[in-house]
Amino acid sequence: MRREVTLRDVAELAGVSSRTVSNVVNGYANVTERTRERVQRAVEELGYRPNVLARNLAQGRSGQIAVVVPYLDTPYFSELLQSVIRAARVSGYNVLIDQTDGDPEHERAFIADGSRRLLFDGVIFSPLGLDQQALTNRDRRLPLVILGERSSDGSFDHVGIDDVAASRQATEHLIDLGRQRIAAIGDQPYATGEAAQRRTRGFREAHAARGRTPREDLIISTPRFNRPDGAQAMEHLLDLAEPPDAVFCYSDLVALGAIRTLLSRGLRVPEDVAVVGYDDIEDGRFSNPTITTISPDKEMIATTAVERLLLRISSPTPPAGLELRAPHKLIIRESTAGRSTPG
Amino acid sequence: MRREVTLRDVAELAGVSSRTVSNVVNGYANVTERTRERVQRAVEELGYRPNVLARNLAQGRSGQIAVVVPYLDTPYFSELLQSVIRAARVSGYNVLIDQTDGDPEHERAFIADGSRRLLFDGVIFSPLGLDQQALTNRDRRLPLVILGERSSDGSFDHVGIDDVAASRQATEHLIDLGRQRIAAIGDQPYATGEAAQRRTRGFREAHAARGRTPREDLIISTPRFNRPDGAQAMEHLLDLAEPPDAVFCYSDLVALGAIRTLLSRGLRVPEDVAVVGYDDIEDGRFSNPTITTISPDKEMIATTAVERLLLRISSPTPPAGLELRAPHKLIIRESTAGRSTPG
DNA sequence: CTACGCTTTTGCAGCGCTGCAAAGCAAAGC
DNA sequence: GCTTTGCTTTGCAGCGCTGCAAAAGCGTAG
Repeated sequence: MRREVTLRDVAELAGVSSRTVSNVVNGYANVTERTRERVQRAVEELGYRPNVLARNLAQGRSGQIAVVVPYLDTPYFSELLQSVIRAARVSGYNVLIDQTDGDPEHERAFIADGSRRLLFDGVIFSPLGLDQQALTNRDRRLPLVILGERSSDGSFDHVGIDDVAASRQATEHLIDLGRQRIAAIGDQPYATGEAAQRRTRGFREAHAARGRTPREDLIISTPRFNRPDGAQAMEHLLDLAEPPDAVFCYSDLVALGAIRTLLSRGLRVPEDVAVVGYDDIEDGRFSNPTITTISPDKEMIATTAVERLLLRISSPTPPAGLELRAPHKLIIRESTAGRSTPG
Repeated sequence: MRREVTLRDVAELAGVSSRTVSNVVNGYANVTERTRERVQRAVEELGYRPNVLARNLAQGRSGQIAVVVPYLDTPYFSELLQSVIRAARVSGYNVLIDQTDGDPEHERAFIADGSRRLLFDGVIFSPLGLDQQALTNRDRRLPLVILGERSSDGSFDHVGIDDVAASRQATEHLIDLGRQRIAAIGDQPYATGEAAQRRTRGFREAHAARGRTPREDLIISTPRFNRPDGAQAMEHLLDLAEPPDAVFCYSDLVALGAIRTLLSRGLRVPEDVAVVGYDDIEDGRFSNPTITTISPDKEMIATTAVERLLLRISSPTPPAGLELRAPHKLIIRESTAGRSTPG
């Protein structure tokens, strides 16, 4: 395998200094048209390609940002990621993706271990079970933007929707439909379940706002927010003496799992049990029935996150950590409203 | 911001040469226990972290591999990616993900533009609309493994399932169910639609094998393999004078879209129309009805691809390009078999 | 006591690029 | 004609690490 073509090779052929070649290649100003052309020709003749590694080292930056998510195959994250990649690309950044499998240890390692720090100029992090302390003790030199449920300690930005309000809205929708026994699937009453707990809080607030008391036995915990979790939780609920007539699910996947159980038990959605989901993933727009859901503005979350991160990267003094709220809305579909055009 | 701690700083504090520190940090053999300890202490005291960029440059490798897929939010790809990331991580590789949006131009650029070459040691590429020529003209120095439908020209490996056989199997299943008018959704009768065309070939072969002739007007082309494509194609099929009583969909997403249309038109699946999908994504296991599908062994595809890529990376002389077939199977679910436990 | 062989440590060069500051040069001003 | 000004180009050092080969240390054999 022949040696790589370097700047110096090009410089020699073009009869200029290697620094000038660098200037041309990087499109710096103040290069004569004549010189530029000559260099260009040499570049093409030799098939020169800049060595990104060397450039990174010399510049002390990598032109990459990392996005860390728990699971890639969770539609919410993959949809979000897609938007992040697009937004980053516009600014000339590559995106390195890391999947933590929701393992708090892995998450902590990623934040704490600065050795990979130089591989990317900043990180967009969507933690699942990360404790606040790990965030606070991290290497502050790495620009960070957090997605999801977490409040900023001032050293990073946080982008998310108002989960409590959104959950309250979803629950109120069920109450206003006249449902009497409303269940919630997805609580996680332990340290790393902050996200879930906010949704439970909204669920409770909705009941309080309508002068109701939630039935505690209808609040079901699940280890994750996946289809099987929803399916299993629903099984449990249907086995109760007084099963629910409505369910607020903490993700659309949970809702899809729950609906699957309901239908296979011969129940009708929404006639027998109304279902609300969360995330507005594409599945929910094509499922049978389609799913009423909380729709966070993913596009805005992604672009805001990238924008703030790039600001942090380019800023010599770290900007104050901001709490950024993206908008959300309740989208009503068949799983609560029924089929509009009855087949 | 203070200067980074370097190997030399550690060396000075520990009273050894920087090369020795490097040896310790990298766990090289032949370091006295005494020396190792002294260095370790200095490392900890200064909070030294190796500079990955510098290491990469010195070693001429990056320890990263890239995976290029058309869409991240397509479950098939995100499920596959997840397996690839896991497999790569086991071997100490990071995964850089790039999304082409299925844009042939973007795909070509990725392959042709060697400038990013050094950012990663190899590429696993799942092309959509890439012509064979771009593959052949590429920079051969970059180790490459292709996923999906493509045949190797000997300069890279190709991992995929036997699409023709799988499609034939899916279609034969529908024929054997006694269906008379079997449609196919997802053909792409143009240069970049190789993948789709193999499925169409299998579809035809199945008919031939059973002494049937496929109805040409029931073979529907779609621009992509998404839910909306399936929904729309199904609309079209149902508007025909003689609509189909079975559909072979070229992806599970297409199947989900098609089923959505069927149900909202008041038709029953599978009683009125049986549906087979392709990919075995999780959605299809929880949808209503669940989807009969071709299940490629994604885990094996991922681990094989990573394994072959790492072999290419570490091999001084490029190994011959292999055609690697992963197994697949037909999984029969409700969309053709009906509900086993009628609700 | 010297020689030898083995393990451990070192010094140096250099990966390929860019930052910096100085040098070169042409046009403009006195 | 000589200096000033402003644009181009250059040379050099160095980013922080590792490969290489030589040097040093050390125990054992002759």
